[in-house]
Amino acid sequence: MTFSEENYLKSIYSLQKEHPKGVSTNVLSKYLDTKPASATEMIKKLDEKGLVHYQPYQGVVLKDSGAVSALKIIRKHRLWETFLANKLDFSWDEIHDVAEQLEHIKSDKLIRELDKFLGYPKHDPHGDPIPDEEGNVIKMEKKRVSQLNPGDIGTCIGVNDTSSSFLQFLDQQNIRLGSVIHILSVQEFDKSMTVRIDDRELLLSQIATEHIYVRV
Amino acid sequence: MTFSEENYLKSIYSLQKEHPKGVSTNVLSKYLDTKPASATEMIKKLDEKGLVHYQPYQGVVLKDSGAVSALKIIRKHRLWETFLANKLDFSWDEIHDVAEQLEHIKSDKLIRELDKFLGYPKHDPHGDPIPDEEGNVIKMEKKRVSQLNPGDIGTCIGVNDTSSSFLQFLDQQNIRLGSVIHILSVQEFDKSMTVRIDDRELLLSQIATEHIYVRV
DNA sequence: ATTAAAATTTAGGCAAACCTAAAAAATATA
DNA sequence: TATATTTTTTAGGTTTGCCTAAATTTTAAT
Repeated sequence: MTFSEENYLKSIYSLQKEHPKGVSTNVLSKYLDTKPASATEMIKKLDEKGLVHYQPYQGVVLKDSGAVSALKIIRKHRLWETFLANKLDFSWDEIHDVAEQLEHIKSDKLIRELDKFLGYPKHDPHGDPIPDEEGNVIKMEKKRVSQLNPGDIGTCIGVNDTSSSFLQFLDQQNIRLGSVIHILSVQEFDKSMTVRIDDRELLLSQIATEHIYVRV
Repeated sequence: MTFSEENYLKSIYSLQKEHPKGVSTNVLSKYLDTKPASATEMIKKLDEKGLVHYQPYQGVVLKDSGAVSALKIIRKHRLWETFLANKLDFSWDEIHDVAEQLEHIKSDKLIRELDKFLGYPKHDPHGDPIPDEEGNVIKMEKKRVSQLNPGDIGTCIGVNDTSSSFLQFLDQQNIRLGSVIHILSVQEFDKSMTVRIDDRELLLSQIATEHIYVRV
């Protein structure tokens, strides 16, 4: 499988959550920063290989084999992110781009050994679950900070927005995986929240509270 | 720089030791398992980019800028090999192919951090020196086992043949980096040698003794 | 010094993955 | 419902890196 095929499968997998009845050429090409015509071409190829189901003008849906392939790539991506963050001194916002390259390395043994070396982690540094070798994903009950009420306590398990500006903000504020967040109050007019993290009080905008996931 | 360009530069660098006045199209294409026509094409491109000096029918020589590029790739390759052998459970004969892929990952920070994580190693698992960030290589005085005489003692610092069959042989015989080799005797008729390694006596063929490097 | 053999280059093609522009289909609007 | 807009597909190009076959140059052998 080529790099490009892998990227398309992975993207379709991610976009399916938002587009369950079919990922359109437009959405897919925008996500991958290519043109619709290129997406059509690749989708046809993946369909011929039996990895996706494609009907002209109706978007694309992963078949089981395609989902398994996508999950293998996602597994690799998340294991590498874990390596970069836990073993090397990479910050949250730096790991994605490098993992994007590393996920395409072809070696089953490498991934098994990396998994072992990292201590069989269940989640990557963003809190997303790491699929096992068969492609099974453990779903976690997670809430956005914005869904909590004053008095509630949550443990940070991930984020929704992987833009480097947001991840840098989290780094600056010392908000990381495992950070315990106490909700102190909510502003009625703009839904911003005052929270306590590590004995520091800070104000989070509504946008921020919607992008931080916690286990309650 | 593309994967292919990187592979050509690295190959030219390696082959220059044996072909100091120019690496021929034939030698290069054989080494890379492509056809001479393909090599000519790539050499021309590298020449246009100012990385090599090429004169039709006269072979190719690296320019300084090309050598620096090649050494950067070799540095990455050897650091990854060290990672695979020292941190993950890869054996000598398994590391090359995976490192061949990993060496093309583009991230300066990754290589700096990896180097730090590995404790700034000076040599890779085959005993080859790891170039520093500027491309400087520490040369070691090394001899082939075949150049030693009965009574001599050498410490294994590397090998010449990276075929997996040979590396597997070394693994089976428990010959590894740092192994101390005592030369006991040499057979006149076939140049095979009886040696002692870790209190075990064994016979090495001439081919084997020519492919094992030692520091004396 | 010729001629034969080997190495190298040139010329013309192919597949992958992208592109633009035009045609066709689906959706939205009047 | 008819038309306008948007989305999607098709058709035809481009670049990279590979190929084969033919032409050229170099090297080796008579």
